[in-house]
Amino acid sequence: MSDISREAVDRMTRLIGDPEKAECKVNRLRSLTIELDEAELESEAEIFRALADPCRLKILSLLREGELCACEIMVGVDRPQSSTSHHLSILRDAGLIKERKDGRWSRYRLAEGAVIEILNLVKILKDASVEG
Amino acid sequence: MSDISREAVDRMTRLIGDPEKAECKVNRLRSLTIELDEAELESEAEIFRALADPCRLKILSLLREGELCACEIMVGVDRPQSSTSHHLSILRDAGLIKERKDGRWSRYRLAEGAVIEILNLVKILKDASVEG
DNA sequence: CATCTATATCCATCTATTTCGATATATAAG
DNA sequence: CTTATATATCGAAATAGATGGATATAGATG
Repeated sequence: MSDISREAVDRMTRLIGDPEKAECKVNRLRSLTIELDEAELESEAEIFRALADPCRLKILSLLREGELCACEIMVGVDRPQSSTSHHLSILRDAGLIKERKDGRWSRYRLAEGAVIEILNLVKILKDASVEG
Repeated sequence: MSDISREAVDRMTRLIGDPEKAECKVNRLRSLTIELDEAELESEAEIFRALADPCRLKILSLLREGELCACEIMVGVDRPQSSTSHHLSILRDAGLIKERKDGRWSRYRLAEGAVIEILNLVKILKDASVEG
């Protein structure tokens, strides 16, 4: 049992009163997160990390137009070539965009699936939290 | 006109041939991102940054149970108090959770709206990209 | 007012990420 | 084989983020 766990039971006992119920509550709270797969959480976090950059959001927005090559994207986002390439690799590794090699060009497009829906939902969430 | 812009027109000219059409294409690509509001992109990125951490994803998962105080959340995620508090403030500032002061307790709950839907969509996206 | 306790903030350290020039790789073409 | 060009990768500096112990704040209670 970790130090935090020991402290946890103390805290819960103070909060609830009955030490037995307290330990029960600690166990219930713990079980909620212990069920979660760490690797799965990490790969979900990776997707959000990929989305957590204004330049990469710009790239995704550009790709709503359809497939573009790296060089066109570089123009669209107005960044140096190496930066653009780096951002593209992060989006690709996270599974948000797909790459297709075509001669000396790398052509990128949005991954099938939920990418656009996520972007739309975040817009909704943001607007709601600005109002509230 | 920035260095990148100048280089951009050169690149597009090589890509397309006709310099006039090239400049036109550069302008069209640029217009797609210039329309985007930098501040808006930044606040969307902030939401994604807040989601981009396994511990914070755990917290959101815990809060699907309903309102919890900081001390219960600390137990659930098994982290020191200062870390937990820090993560909570990031989620709060991003508008993903709401805080309610109740005596010496701070009680947190999921913000109304799209939080859960976003988490669900990311799960779908992740599963799709694992298959593909 | 003194004490207890839940939470927030401070601070220093560590680690991860961004940035972009320079360089490498790879494809096309002469 | 040489040159040109699209893209990726490297490397080093700058910035941002996480972590957790120590301390401050603030409400509750005696």
